[in-house]
Amino acid sequence: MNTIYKIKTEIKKVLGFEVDINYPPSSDLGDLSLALFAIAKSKGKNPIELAKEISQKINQNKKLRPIIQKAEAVGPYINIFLNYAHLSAQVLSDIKKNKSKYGQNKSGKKIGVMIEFSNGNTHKEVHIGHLRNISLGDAVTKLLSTSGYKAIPVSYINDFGIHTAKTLWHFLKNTKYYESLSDNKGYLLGVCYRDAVKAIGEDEKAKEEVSKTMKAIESRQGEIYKLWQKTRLWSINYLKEVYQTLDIKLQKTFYESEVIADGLKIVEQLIKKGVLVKSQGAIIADLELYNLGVLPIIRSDGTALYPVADLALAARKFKEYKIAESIYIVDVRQSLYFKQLFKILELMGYKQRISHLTYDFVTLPSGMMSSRSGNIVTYSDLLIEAIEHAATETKAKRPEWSDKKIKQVATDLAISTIKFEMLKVSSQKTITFDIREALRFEGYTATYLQYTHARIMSIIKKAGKKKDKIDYALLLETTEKTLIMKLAKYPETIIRGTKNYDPSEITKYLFELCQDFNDYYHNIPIIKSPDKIQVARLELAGAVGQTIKNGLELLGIKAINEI
RNA sequence: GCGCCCGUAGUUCAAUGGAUAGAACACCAGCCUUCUAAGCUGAUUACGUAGGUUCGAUUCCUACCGGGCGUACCA
Repeated sequence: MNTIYKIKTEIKKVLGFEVDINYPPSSDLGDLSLALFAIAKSKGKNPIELAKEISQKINQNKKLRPIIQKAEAVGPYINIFLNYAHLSAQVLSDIKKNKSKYGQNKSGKKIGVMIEFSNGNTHKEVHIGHLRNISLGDAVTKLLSTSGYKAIPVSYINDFGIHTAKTLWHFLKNTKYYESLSDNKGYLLGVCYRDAVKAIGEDEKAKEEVSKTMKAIESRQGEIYKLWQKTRLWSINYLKEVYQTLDIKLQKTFYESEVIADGLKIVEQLIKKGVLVKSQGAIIADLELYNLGVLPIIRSDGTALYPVADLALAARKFKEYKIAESIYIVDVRQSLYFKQLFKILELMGYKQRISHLTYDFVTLPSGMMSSRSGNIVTYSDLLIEAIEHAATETKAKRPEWSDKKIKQVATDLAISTIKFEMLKVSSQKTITFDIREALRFEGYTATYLQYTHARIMSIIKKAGKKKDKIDYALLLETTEKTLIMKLAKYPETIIRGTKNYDPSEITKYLFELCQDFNDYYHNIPIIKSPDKIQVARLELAGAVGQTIKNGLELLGIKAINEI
């Protein structure tokens, strides 16, 4: 149930015309507002006169009386004050009844949507750029699910590209060194890849050797292929570890090595159909006609390029899953590539909705990340630093806690922080990742939300169970009304976030909700208030706690009960 | 050259075409014998430039300036 939506619908029914009902810039002005410029124009009336007329109509309507206190004409605007006894009862009982389901809606009608994200590589490092992708993909999946879509999260791992040959070429030369580096074999392959890129540089002989290594892998037999198989599993297990730590669930992982053969068959068919052509020794898609330039598919030496696998992958998705929509979450630098790929899929006859959800990349204060220059912050390094930092802070604040408890809370805080930092910025913006800035624990951070949640849990625990009947009409303080209105807006925040595939709507909402609660907390006593009021206030606090928890869940963050 | 994205406070970011452009950080000054001070309260400072559309533009359009990215054998 969406209380605000219901109220807006009731008002519109009385008005008899369609109009956007918004919120006034300040709550002193009212709870809802209508701007009448457009309506007045279409009716040939003065908006100020019309505002007076309509506000009277609202005030005199008997049906609206239980939900609306009054409507006020202010210039060309109408400001509506809601009846809080009604609003509080509706919203708070809704939360109490639905708990973790509060805020959900069914607008998705169980439509199947596949979301591809976390397109990592084997034989390579996992860095903070991947973390933005993974956090975004997971949150978008959860947003779609909560809005009633059948969201299918999948990932596509490139285990068969030239990078695998680079890593293996270097690994073969320094096997003992790399095996001694760390117990984590997936991690050490990442280090090895970076070293390999540096070692190869512009060295022609090295490039030739890498090329030979690649051919050996592609032959799918012999010692190098066996090593590829073995090391591939190291990376895959490492990725599984990452997903487990970050609590990311994927329904399916596709691998390039498993689709490439099908891709080559598709390419052959497309050449026959004339969709792909030979040019300068290579096979290309000439998309100049659509203003999309040229996309190379097969190199002039006959080896496959990335689109070959992507074509086969798309075909498999549509064949094996019942989906109406397929979303690729890949950074903005590949926009043109995806436009080209989607055009080819369209020419192949696919009618499903296919879209590329872009986000800007993550850079460092020292500049763009690159394996070549070694300017890179890896997942493992960041996580270790984040946990250490969180543990130090927690230990300072809670000296009486056991090491085990500190470790647990620090890990949860570290992961919350990393995800939240990646999600709170609009996806169109580059994130300049400053590790000290990101690991901050004050202000607009995950820790602020977690702290507020833990504070609420602590109050509820301390208060104990109450038997009195709840009277929502006792919540009369201004700060209480602000909180109730905020809670009421949660369902439409989800709808907006889903529509725009934008988790930052949720981060922003949760931060504001917590600010409102902390303001309340500092001004109004909960446990020390008279019995009947205390019951209502505890109910309100509980509802805020539940909503924070639900919102964090959408962001892929586990709410912490005690920090 | 062409295409896409971004230019808002010292910094990092907000603002479905609507009322007084909001936060956070940093800085300074306060608030714990009282529900978790990882919190709260208070003060300073901003829409890149020039036009256009509109009753109304930070938001839409055009040009320019500044930054980033992409643009046939990387992914």
